[in-house]
Amino acid sequence: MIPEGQSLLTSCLPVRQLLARIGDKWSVLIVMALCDGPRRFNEIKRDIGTISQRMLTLTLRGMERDGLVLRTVTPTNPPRVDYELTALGQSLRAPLQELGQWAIDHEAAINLAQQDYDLRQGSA
Amino acid sequence: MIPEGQSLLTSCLPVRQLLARIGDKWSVLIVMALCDGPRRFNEIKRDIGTISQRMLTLTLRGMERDGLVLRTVTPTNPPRVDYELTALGQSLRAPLQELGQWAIDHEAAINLAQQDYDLRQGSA
DNA sequence: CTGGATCCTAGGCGATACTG
DNA sequence: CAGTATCGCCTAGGATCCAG
Repeated sequence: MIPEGQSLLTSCLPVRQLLARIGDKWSVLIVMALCDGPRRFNEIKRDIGTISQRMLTLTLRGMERDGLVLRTVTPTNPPRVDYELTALGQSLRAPLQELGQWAIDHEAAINLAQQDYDLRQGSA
Repeated sequence: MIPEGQSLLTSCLPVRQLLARIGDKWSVLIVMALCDGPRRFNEIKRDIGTISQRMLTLTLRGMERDGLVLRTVTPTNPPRVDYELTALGQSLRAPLQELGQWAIDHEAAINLAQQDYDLRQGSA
């Protein structure tokens, strides 16, 4: 399963780095918010609803740095800033969708397992 | 893209819950460590190498509660405890593999984007 | 060998106030 | 409108020691 001469750590490095990026609280929501085209800062904020101004800024910056998001400033007054997914960001949607499908397919099983586990703990 | 009458928050809930589970620092490594069959506590610890005893215990507990991992105790002296992926845990490997492939395929592009971004920051 | 209990620190994140 | 700056909380996670 793991290539010869490779440790678990190095062979999983790409996945782990990716999860370090999009495994946070907001990145996935931003990808989804942008999947229908460019949106302005406050539009995204309203769409997500519970994200703080600070975290929206920080997360967008990070995704811009990773090349997932493109930021376009129109220096009007007041200023207008649009965000959109790059080709790279768009390509993330597929594997993310897979993961989402798995989550939906097995949500019930997971909840059941948790109830089982918690019951056994309570009785122990 | 998003079903009518659904918010971004609710439509992404399954993915976000899943990421809350496996988006942490160690879960993916544990899945990989167990993909060739049952392993003992300290074997996993050695395989991963940099995980603390505490986090291995905690992460395994969490995955056991979620039904991803099965824990089997053999009450010898000293005790022997084996961990293995359940069917549910095995089924996670496919979408995880997809994600890993995406990460590998686009690793270079991401690094390039970061360098670009950092350069533009430095010159600004 | 397996893991619990405790202490400690870095960092994620929210709330709020301020700026161009 | 789109941020930046500052504060403070809370939790993830490491180190260490103890126990069955």
